[in-house]
Amino acid sequence: MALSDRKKRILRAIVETYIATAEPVGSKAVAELAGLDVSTATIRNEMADLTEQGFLEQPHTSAGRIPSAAGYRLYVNELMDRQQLTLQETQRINDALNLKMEELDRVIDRAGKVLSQISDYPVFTMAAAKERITVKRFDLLMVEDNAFIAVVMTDNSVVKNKLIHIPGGLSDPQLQMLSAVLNSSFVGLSREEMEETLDKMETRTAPGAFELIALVVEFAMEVLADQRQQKFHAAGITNLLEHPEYRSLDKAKPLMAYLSDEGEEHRLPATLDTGKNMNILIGPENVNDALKDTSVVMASYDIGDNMRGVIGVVGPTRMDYAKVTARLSYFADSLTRMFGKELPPPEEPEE
Amino acid sequence: MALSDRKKRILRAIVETYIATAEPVGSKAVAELAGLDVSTATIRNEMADLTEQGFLEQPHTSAGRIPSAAGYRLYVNELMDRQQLTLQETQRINDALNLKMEELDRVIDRAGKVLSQISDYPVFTMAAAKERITVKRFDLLMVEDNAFIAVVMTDNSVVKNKLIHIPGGLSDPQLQMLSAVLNSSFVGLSREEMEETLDKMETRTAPGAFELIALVVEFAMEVLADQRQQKFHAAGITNLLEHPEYRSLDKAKPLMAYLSDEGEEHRLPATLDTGKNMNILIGPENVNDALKDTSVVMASYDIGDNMRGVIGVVGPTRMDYAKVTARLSYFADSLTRMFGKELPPPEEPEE
DNA sequence: TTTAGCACTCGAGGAACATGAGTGCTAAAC
DNA sequence: GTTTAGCACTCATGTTCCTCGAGTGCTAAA
Repeated sequence: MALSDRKKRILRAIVETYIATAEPVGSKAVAELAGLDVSTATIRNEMADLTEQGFLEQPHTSAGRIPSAAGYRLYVNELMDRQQLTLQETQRINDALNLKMEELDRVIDRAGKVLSQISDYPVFTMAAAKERITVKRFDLLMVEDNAFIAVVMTDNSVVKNKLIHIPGGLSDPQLQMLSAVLNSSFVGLSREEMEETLDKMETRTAPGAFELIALVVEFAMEVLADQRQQKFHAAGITNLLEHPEYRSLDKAKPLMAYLSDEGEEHRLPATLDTGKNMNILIGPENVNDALKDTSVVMASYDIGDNMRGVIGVVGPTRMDYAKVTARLSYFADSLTRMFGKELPPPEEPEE
Repeated sequence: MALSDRKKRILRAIVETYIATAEPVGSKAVAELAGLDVSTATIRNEMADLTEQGFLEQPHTSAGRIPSAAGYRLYVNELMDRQQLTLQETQRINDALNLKMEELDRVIDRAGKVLSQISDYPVFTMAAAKERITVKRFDLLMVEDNAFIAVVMTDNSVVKNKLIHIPGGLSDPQLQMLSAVLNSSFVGLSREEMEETLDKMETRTAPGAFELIALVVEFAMEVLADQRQQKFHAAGITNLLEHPEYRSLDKAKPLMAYLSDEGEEHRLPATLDTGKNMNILIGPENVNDALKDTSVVMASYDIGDNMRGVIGVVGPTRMDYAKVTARLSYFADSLTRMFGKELPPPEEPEE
């Protein structure tokens, strides 16, 4: 399976020109670009070999060759140069991330948007919490006579609140009592445990009080559910239309639809808990049908200690892998760093 | 300018078949569909008149006619039947809205999604607050030693919070003091007034305390800004691709891009403070360039007493106006009703 | 092992042509 | 005066056929 150096150079030339032009590459073009001092005939022989070995494909008898999924895979694994980002680009990224730091969601959204702009492909983002999230504390604040604010803080430091109206009104001692019950019985419990506890409590608590408790606990459960759920978000979907493989709407539509329906639970393209923090899936390597003809380059990053996020670029198999991976890995590192973790200095790639 | 009854019937037949088929309508088709007992030749004469008066257009000499913007306008204003929604559809809408009632944003998003599904067009939503929003109260909750939660409630009953870390920690009395200052000096102020007050305060307050105050007030100002800003959101963008006028990517792209960039300040398609609560903009009537070839049907609804929202459907000028307006007006009414306002019973349209 | 030469394949692009839907006009019919 | 039938004309669409050329595989010579 080990390819000769010359074969590698040829393959690389083909992949790169195909990435650039989106058109099958013929022997003549390779002869010029690969920097080898051999004739087109020799190249043709080598190309025939590569085709036989499954690294190249012919759309039809007399067109040039295009890389197969295996060809891209080899390119990505062994042949590709790491690209450097320009100063301008790093600047752009940093700006986007530092800007206020605001809320987690918004930073991530913004990150997706910028990445999509500098990579020319759509970008999706996803954040997944660790398995077990619990509520760290409850706070209740009376407002006016007939409503209070319930503030729930989870152990991954997310704080959510809700305005709860109660027809009858509530006295201060009642409120404190409620707060005490919540903080003593529901702190440290997972969603499921909360549900159990609530059930048990129902029988041996005064009905009026129980309903109030249930109201707040249900809200807390929603918050936990919301945290655990993977939030899928996509940016720059229209970038897809820039690339010739999606000029035909029949191709573009399923993928766009897949990226668009943000709310739905997203069968995530691949495990995000593999050790590596950069992952490339080429065409058929994707499980999901909508992605069969596309490649996904994704990187994961840490959000504090308890959560992990994924940010990924979606594009045609003929994607500019070198460019994308460079930008993506810088992005992921920046995100991790900004969420508070120190990174080891990046290893220099040995060339 | 008053058209004969026959001309109206012909125009209506043309608009409706063109809406259904997306293809120029010829005299023969009209003769069959309009329910008039005249020959195609007569129809042709009438169609020639209508073309001259600007209600119809010819793509080229020997194709059928298509409605012009003026034609659609006439159709919408006078000719169109109001459609009834099926029981199933109202059911669907009600489900989508009632489901939990949760947060305002989420309900609206969900509404957009459902509307987009039942109308087959993309839908945008927008919410705009009234002019002056102020903070109604501040609450501060200590968590751990080095952080507290700031809870801000605005006078339109939106509650937001933020976790604020402070290196040194804060004693309980300090916290209460802070809370007192905030509630006495910053409640009832608009964003701009807050800024002023903060500036004045800077000179005559202890530096340490001032920074804390500034931290919270800045957050409150963000909340207010966020409220005032019109939030534009779109759903079902890929529905666009279902319609033949957007099969060509060059047509689809600008519009998709316009709908996609949610974050940006959106030059809103039209005033939402016109008295009417249903508004139809046909093709060139749109100010925005990206919408020049599309129609927008939008309805506004009230969110409580202080805010107003707009929900709109975007599609080709050949849009099924009858269907869309029916669904949209039901939607807008439902939204208004669900946000607490009693509606007068709908007037029966006199036919 | 490499190269030159050559016949072969096959898609892209273009010209020529037929088709047919739809039109406008005119003259006859009502 | 209005409606209708008839007819010539226009023009987008689809089809066929052809050429062109890039690229291939194979063979024989270097």
